[in-house]
Amino acid sequence: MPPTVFVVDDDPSVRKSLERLLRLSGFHVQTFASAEEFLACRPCQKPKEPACLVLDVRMPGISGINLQQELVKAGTLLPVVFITGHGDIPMTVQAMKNGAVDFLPKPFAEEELLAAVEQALAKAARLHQEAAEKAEIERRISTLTPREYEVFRWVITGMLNKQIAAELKVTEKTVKVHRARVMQKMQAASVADLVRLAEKGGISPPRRDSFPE
Amino acid sequence: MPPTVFVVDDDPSVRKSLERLLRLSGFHVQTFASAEEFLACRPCQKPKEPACLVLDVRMPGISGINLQQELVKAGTLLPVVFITGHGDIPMTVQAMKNGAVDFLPKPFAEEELLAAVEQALAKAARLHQEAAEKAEIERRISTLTPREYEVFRWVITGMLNKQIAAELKVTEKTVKVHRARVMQKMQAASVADLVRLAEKGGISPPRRDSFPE
DNA sequence: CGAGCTATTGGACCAAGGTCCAATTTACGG
DNA sequence: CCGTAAATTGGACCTTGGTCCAATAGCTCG
Repeated sequence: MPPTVFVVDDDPSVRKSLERLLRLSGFHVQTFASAEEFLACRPCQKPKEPACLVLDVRMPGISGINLQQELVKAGTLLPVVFITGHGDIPMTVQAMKNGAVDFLPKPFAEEELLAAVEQALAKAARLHQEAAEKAEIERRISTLTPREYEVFRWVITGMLNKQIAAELKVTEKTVKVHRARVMQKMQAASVADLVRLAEKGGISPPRRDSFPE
Repeated sequence: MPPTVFVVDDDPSVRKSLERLLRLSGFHVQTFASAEEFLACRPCQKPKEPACLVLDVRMPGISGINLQQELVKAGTLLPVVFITGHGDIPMTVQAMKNGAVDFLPKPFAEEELLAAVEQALAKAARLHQEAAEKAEIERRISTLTPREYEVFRWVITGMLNKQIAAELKVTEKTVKVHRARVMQKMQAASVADLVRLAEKGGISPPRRDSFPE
C-alpha cells in the first residue's frame, strides 16, 4: 500500500493540482481545505502507516504555522512540508525550528515538492519505527510490578544483587526473584540488553537512600 | 572567563555596533571582515571553551551560508546565528537545515540577537560537553589492544565468556583476562557501564563467525 | 639479541548470578 | 470472607564471573 500524503490548502485549485501530482507519483492523497478540517480528522493525526503533511502557511482561521505547532505539541509524528505564496523569513525560521522538513515558496518546481515529500516520508518512517520500539518497551515496563520496577532501575546501574538488597532493605534472595521476573517480562537475555532497553525507554536510575561513605 | 562570540560581517559599522552590544552584554568578542579571514584563524574553529558565531549571510567572497557549510563539513561544533539584510526564503531554509540556531533579517531588535546568542552558547555548551565525553571514551578505547577490543565488542552484546571464547577460538580463561583488562582500561565498574560507554562511543557489535544453528 | 608488549593458558578459589523446589504474608476486589 | 496477585523468604545446587598466582610463545624495537 502506498504511503499517504495529507494536503492542507485553502485554495481549491492548488489542492487539485497537488493531489493530481502526488497521485501520479504513486502516493495516496487526502486533501483538506483548512487546518480545522484536518484537525477534525482524528485518525489522520496518528496514522498507522508513515505519512506526511503538505501544508500551506497562510490560511483563513488557524494558520499552517499554528497547525504545525499544535501537532508538535500533541506529539504527532507527522513531518511537514510547507508551501507558501507569501512567506517571510521569520515565518520560515519558526517553521524550521519546529522541525519542518522543507519550506517551499511558490512557485516551486514539481520535483522540488516531490523531493521534499520523499524526504518527509523517509523521516516519517524513521519516527514510526522509533515510536513503535519505544511503545513496545513501555508496554513491557507496564507489566512490571512496582517492586520489579524498582529492582529493574537498580539493576541497570550495574549494582550487585547484594547491594540492591541493602538498598531496598530486603534479602538478596528476594532481589534475585524480582530480577529474574524483570528479565523475563522485558524479554532481555542479558544485562546488556536490559541496559539498552532502559536507554530506549528513557528510564532514569534511582537516587540512593543510604550513603555508604 | 566570559564565553566568546565570533562576529563575521563585511560591513565595518555593523561589526562595530555588534561588538559594542555584545561586549556590553558581557561576552568576549572577536570580529572578522570576511569568511576567509575567519577561516584563517585556526584556533577559532575549535575553541577550547564554548563559543558561537554571528554570521552575515551575504558577503563578498565566501558567503555566510557557504562558510557554515564548510564548518559543518569540518565537524566544527560552533552554533551559528545568521544576520542578513537581503535574505530570501530558500537561503533561510538552507541555513536552518544546516543547524543554524536563528536567522535574523535586519533590522532586528538587540534583544532578539542577544536571545539568539544566548541560545547558541547554550547549545555550544551542550555540544562541547558531549564532544568531550566522546573524546574521552575514544581515548580509552584507543588504549585497548586489538584482542581486547574484540572481546570488548562481544562483551557488550551480553554474551557469556564461554561463548566469546568459542567465537574467538580461545579458552574461556583467555577471555576472562582480556575482559578484566577491558574493564580496567575503560574504567567501567560493571557491564552496564561498559554498555553505556560503548553506546556513547558508537561501538558496533561484531558479526558472528560461526552459526550454532 | 635482550627488553618489553601482547596473546595465550593453567590452577585454585571465592563471590555472584541463575534456577528449581516450596512457603508465608499482605492487600485488593468480588 | 475468599481467591488472586504481589511481595517476601528459605534451601539446595550449578554455572559464571572475577581475581590471585604463575608461565609460555611470538613480536617488534633499539
